Amino acid sequence: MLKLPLAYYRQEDTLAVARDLLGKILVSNVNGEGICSAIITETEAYLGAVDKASHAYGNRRTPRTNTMFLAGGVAYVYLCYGIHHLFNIVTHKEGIPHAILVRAVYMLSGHEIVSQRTGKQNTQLFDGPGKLTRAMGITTRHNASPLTGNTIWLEDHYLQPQKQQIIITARVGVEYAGDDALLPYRFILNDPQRLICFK
DNA sequence: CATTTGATGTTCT
DNA sequence: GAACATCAAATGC
Repeated sequence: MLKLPLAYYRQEDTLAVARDLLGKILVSNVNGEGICSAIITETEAYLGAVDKASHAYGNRRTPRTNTMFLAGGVAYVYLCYGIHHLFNIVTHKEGIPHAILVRAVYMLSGHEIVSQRTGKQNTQLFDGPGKLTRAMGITTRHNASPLTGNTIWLEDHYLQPQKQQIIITARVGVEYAGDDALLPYRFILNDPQRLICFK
């Protein structure tokens, strides 16, 4: 039940962090609506300046991408297709615009409030980056907010994925990125309910 | 089933 | 004015 410390997010191997995030716990308590928590089951790494799929490709600085240049440990939330709030975790040190998109979660607690937010009865799996933000109450209001506070944060419950539970593929929806669209930067965790707890 | 389409708003050219 | 790290509902087999 350890809240991930700032040092975790400031690691410089963003691909390794994206893989390591599988099995970590995403927790939110927004607007005092109550706590909900979920296992992270899918991530995508975006490697900033050298990654054509990244908003910050070529170190592009705009009002939006500024968040990615902050030091690791903050949220990068932006609106996609006018409807969906997408939640990213900023990594690496200040000035290096790396980020990790969270694409799917497996809900552990807070089913009641999640059911209210989404209008669904089945609140176990949220596969899709726009779905999980809706379930957890994350919006662009949380852009640039720290992941070490008491609104949105991550915890380590010592759930260790087996190697065969992890699938690595190309990223989704980034065809515009040319050859970089083929890079194996997407990490998927199978059978999250079968994770074994070390410790 | 698979495929298409409509919703929707912010950013950047 | 086009593009966009998407989703759910509608349409076409």
